[in-house]
Amino acid sequence: MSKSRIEQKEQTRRAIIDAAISQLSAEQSFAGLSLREVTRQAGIAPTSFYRHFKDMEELGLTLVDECGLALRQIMRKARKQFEEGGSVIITSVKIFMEITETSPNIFRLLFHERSGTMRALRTAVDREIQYFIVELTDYVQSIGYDKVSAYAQAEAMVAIVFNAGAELLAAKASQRKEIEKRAIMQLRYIATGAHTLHIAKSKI
Amino acid sequence: MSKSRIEQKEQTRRAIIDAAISQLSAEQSFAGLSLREVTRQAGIAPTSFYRHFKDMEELGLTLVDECGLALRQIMRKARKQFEEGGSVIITSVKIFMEITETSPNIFRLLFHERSGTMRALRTAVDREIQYFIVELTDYVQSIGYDKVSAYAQAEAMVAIVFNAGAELLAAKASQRKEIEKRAIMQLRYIATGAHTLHIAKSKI
DNA sequence: ATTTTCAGCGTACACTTGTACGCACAAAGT
DNA sequence: ACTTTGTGCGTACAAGTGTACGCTGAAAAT
Repeated sequence: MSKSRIEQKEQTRRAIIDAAISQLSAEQSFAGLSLREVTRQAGIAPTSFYRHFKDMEELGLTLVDECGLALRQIMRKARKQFEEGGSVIITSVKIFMEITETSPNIFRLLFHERSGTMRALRTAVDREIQYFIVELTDYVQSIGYDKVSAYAQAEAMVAIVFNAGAELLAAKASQRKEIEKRAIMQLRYIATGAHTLHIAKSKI
Repeated sequence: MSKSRIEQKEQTRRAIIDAAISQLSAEQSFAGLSLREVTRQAGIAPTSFYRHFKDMEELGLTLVDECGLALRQIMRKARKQFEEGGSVIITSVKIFMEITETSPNIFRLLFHERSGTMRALRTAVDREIQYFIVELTDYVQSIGYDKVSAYAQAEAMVAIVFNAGAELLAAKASQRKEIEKRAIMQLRYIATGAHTLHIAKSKI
């Protein structure tokens, strides 16, 4: 019944992480968390925090990693669904919407810290988003676009999707469908716009 | 030589506002400001703060208003330049770039607080952005698009421009031109995409 | 069986924070 | 000339912060 030491340690480590995530909200960004409050909710003494993390920043980086993991799982899911013959645009958006419902706090972290105050977190978030963009760029390039155009498209699309995601976090359930529709429409604009300009260019 | 009372009051009020703005940076969002530090820099006693603002939130709203003013001046400038025969896309982007260089801190406020922790600030920022979107929607609608499509285009464009703006804040001078070019390209995608789809739709 | 390791605790300290209260003193109002 | 008004100041306090230090007790290593 008793746990081994490493099991025990991992358990309270998770308790800290979970406490931190649960305290994130629209009203509290990571920078607003306090070590004491996190440890209080995790059920340990404030000073015990240091047995697991050097400081709050290190915890923050761990959280961002966690988000990155979630994001990459989404991406894999999207790619799978796409290879089975779905539209890239629609599946991507739908899956993105899904997570904002499922675990809004993890998602919020990404939003807050992208323009947040801690440099390490900002760059970490940027890296995750960049991962997204690069992945999409590769795909677009494989369809026949040049690198520059592909990147522009990918970046624009990610910006649109994230923008929609931010709207979703604040929206009521009744507005959700509408936001989703609009995001899809916007992505279509970009895709067909790039297509049209591509055709026009190759005609010359 | 001595100032009238209202002049004096306005002067220290500005000192507070300026101190607050100057303390905003990539490393410190508004929520991270402390009343004491602001007053310290403004050169007044902490408690004197209350002679001008009910609390920090009220100061925050004042700052957002200040940003809104700046934004609207930009918009007017863009409209003017556009009526003299410039491209909407290019002039808008250029002017937007201009301000991120001129007064990055004011602009940063918009970014941080859009996904910030204080609800009042968030809604205030949203209102300013919405103003932008509506203005653009009207224009797009006047070209012959229906309301829904016009709004989708406008929102997408604003998202792109703001995204570029955020990139600019972190970018070195050497990358600036590239970011600007890309943003313009992305806006073009949206515009021609909407156009192409519009044509296709009306043919049916 | 003995020793080592180390997660977790409690105490303690030095800070910073917001703000309540009352006084001073110059400008505005009479 | 006298009174009112109100900005600004200094003091004071309670609450919250991060973290240094030394101890405990059980698991792991010997």
